[in-house]
Amino acid sequence: MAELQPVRGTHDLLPDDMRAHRHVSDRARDVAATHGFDEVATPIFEFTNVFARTLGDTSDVVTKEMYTFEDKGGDMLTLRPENTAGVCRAFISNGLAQHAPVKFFYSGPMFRHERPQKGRMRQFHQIGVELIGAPQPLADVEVIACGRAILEALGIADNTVLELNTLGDTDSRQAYRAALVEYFSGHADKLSQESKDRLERNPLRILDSKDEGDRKLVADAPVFSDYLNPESVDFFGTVKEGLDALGIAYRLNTRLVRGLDYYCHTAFEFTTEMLGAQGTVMAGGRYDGLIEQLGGPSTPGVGWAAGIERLSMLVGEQAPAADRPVVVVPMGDAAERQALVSAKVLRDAGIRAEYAFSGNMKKRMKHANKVNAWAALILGDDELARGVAQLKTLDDGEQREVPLDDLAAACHRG
RNA sequence: GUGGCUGUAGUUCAGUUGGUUAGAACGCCGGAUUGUGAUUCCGGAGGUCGUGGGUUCAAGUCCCAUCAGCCACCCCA
Repeated sequence: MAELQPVRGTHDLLPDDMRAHRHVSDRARDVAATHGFDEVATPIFEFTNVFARTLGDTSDVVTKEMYTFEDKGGDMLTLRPENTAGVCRAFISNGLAQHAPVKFFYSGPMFRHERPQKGRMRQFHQIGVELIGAPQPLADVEVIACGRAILEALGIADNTVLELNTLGDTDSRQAYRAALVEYFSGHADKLSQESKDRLERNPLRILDSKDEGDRKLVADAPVFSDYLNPESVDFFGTVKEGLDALGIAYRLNTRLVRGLDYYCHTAFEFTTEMLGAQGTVMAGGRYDGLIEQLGGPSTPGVGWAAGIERLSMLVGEQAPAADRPVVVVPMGDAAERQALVSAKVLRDAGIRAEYAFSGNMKKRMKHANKVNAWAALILGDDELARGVAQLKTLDDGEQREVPLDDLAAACHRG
């Protein structure tokens, strides 16, 4: 294991990356707030059971992707692979049922032991929202609308498509699942090896297989809509009407399935063609059974999560650049002392200010240029004696005298 | 977990059929006389060629292993 190398699938966020991340999470937080979602933070690790009991023991996440370890007290802990389970655990732990419905926004790191590739890391970052305690289909609409508004605020909504499906309620899903298993079992010899495994673990997944032989079988497979009971059909209908009312376009995709067991009714994904194989940018759905499975009171929920790295890639160059500073350039001992004070005055006024304290004048100006300053504030003995400084704007090279006792006003850009 | 491609200065890359002191660009550092940057000119530093083995008189160039990156499958954000 090479030292001085980041752990596989992790990466450092240097200032440019960090700024892009902050841009995404800050905009998302603001937009979520306008939709009534308040930010929460839950621990990045939980007892392993929190995930094992909610994600389903056949899911890939639980069977092979969790970072699980035993702590010194002998407890089995897991670095969170996603945050819905953690937020629901917090909902139960804090007795929030009495405040339901609650609306939460979160942002933070997640961990999955997967093979890294484009848009997929072992430590990655997600933002997400959860609306817990609202059984109404309009809650689904609100959650989707919030997600869509965030994509719009980031300027990337046009690069994505909302795919929508319903998994029905428990009865519908189980009936359909049984029908699927019966159908595919009859053709098991023609299924790909992967789909044979899926037949055991998650038969709905076969519908989305990329294998050509599978696809032929899928073409004649039972259709979900035939198994949806009236309640489920009504629920989905209301969701679609809500989206229509908001002018949110969507594409129905009956093959859109969820790998995690707790989903029911609405399932949706905002996808893009611009990120290679990892096209899902924001994904979510309804999870009415989850909180009960965790041992809490039967409580419905709906939410989504989105990968900050993937969103950042879509945002690309549109992310804002760093603030350009004013660089204070003193020449002489007395000026250096004055420079400390002048920089503080600027900083107190909310202006980004730096010093150039080393080398001759030329070096200092060079430094100002290197840190992308928009102006240099030059302070020499002359100026000091007269209570002024030279403010040189670096883009046009123009220089003018400004009074030291009114620096902040003189150094505002514009 | 499976498969394909890749790994040479801080960065992006070049390195001919294996053959002497491994190159470029950009970046970095220094200089072109006095208190003015980014443009120009001159100079300099910086690489045990991912790592470990092997073949050979000789390996950055060939072979094996290992680590890492990229891409795809699986799955997902």
